[in-house]
Amino acid sequence: MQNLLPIGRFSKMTRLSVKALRHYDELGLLAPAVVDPFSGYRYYTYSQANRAEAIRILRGLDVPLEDVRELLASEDPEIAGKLLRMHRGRLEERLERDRRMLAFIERLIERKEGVMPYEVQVKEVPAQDVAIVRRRASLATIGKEISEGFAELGEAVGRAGVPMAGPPFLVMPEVIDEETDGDIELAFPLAAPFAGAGEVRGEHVPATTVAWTVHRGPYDEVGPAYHTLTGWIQEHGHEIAGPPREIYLTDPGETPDPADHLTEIQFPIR
Amino acid sequence: MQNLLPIGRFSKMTRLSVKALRHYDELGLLAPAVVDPFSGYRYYTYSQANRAEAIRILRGLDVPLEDVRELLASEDPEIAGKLLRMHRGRLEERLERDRRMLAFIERLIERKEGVMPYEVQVKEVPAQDVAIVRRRASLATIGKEISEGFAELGEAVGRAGVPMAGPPFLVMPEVIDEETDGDIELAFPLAAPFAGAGEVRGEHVPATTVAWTVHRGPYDEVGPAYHTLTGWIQEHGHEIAGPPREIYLTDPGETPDPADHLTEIQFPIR
DNA sequence: CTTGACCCTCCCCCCGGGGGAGACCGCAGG
DNA sequence: CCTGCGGTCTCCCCCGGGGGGAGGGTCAAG
Repeated sequence: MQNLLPIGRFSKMTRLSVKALRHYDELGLLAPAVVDPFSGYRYYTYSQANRAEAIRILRGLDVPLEDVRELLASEDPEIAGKLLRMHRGRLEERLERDRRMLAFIERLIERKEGVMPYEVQVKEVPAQDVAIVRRRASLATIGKEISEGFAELGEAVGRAGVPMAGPPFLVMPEVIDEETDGDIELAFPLAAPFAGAGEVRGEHVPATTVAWTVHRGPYDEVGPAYHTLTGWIQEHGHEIAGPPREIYLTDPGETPDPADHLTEIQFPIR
Repeated sequence: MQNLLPIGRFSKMTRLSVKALRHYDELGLLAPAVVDPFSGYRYYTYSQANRAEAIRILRGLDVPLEDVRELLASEDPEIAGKLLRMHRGRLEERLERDRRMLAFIERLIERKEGVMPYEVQVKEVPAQDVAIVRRRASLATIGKEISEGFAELGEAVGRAGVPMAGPPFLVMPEVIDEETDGDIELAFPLAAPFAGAGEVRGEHVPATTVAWTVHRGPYDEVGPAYHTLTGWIQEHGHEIAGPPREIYLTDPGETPDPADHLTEIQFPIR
């Protein structure tokens, strides 16, 4: 029974691959007790197997090698605990993310039509009286701005006693993306002209020709509807003649399930 | 409003990074509609944004690019569904694995002593009468072999009416690892000599000097105890003089929690 | 014409090793 | 002493999905 193990035997003992052991040597994470200076052969002692075992267990938990090094170097169980808790945090995040992805993919499988078949049509939107409020929004705050804006509109229009003449809509004159925020306009179609009040102004919107389609489902999956419309417009030789509108056909109060929400998207065209 | 978008604007529209878009082009997954042959500039159409969006969503679900390609290429929703279900399987596996790792790391955090401080001692084990049965086991079957073997021993010894004189133990004369199986010997210490019956033989085991330690916890975490022992023996100038023994100090029937199981490990030394 | 914002290709990098080529090394048997 | 043969060495490329940056061309507006 020799007291030094070549890498192959040590590999079997510790159930770490030879490649992994050489890698750990290179990183200085688990250097062999002896390296023959002539042949370069690595030789390990039995007592190194514990460290190897610890590495194997931690790697089995997906702890990064850098953390493994620190964990094994830290005498203080305080520090080790902190590192482990940090890793627990990482695992929990991944778990949560995987759960969300799983739920999402279930939905994708459920409604098999992976890409929704949007039907694009052209129509005339008649002129109408509207109440409009303008707000500045970023991608992060847009949801809040929309609901606040509609509340403000409802209040102003209600006080003025002007009846509504259709579902509320939104006009997006500027592109809003990750890093640029922009103005949005929220509007209520009205049965009669509205004078305006505070931030809310009344306006008469002229008739326009639009290309439109309807998106059924949660609002944050509305992207493809936009792309389909802009693509359709381009391919059919039209030209975009103004900012797009979103018309919220369903009232979230009446239709609580986001999967049944209907949003009409319109692009004015020439 | 031009009908062709350079890569930067397309990137913002689709929320895919420029690097990613170039990568997808290279893979033929999303080739720009036009590439200027002189400048090499990539230009995309609006209608390509839908495909880009689909890619972004699928990548957000960690679907490999190869699968994304097939998913988008497959006209048949049957095939797409199969691919999605396959990916769901992958996600479920990862979820399960993460759950197990999380549970494990909770245990590691709980008992802070990340590496158990094994105390190694030397003692004389007196000669004793034992009943022994030999079995062949691989790493996969060893658990079953052990419990079956002990049942066989118990039956034989019980029929012979010889009282037991200590906790049962195991002798491991051969190294058993992933790909090699080997023999194990299961033994009951007895208060009197035993004649043997069937596969079970009686034996008188001579006294030996052993280095020993006790492992507290689940049996499959016993590895470090072995490594500590072999390392200790080597470092203290002793030599291993025979196959190691495991003595099962706790009865799993009485102590159901694996965390409280006690296993003594002995190595005969010279 | 200049400037600044875009865009190009090419190369290296991340992580944790796996696979393999081509060349030594060590130990056993004849 | 030679010959195998299996173990081991270094070196290099590979995986996925891009990110970071160098060095240089291009586009559009003032």
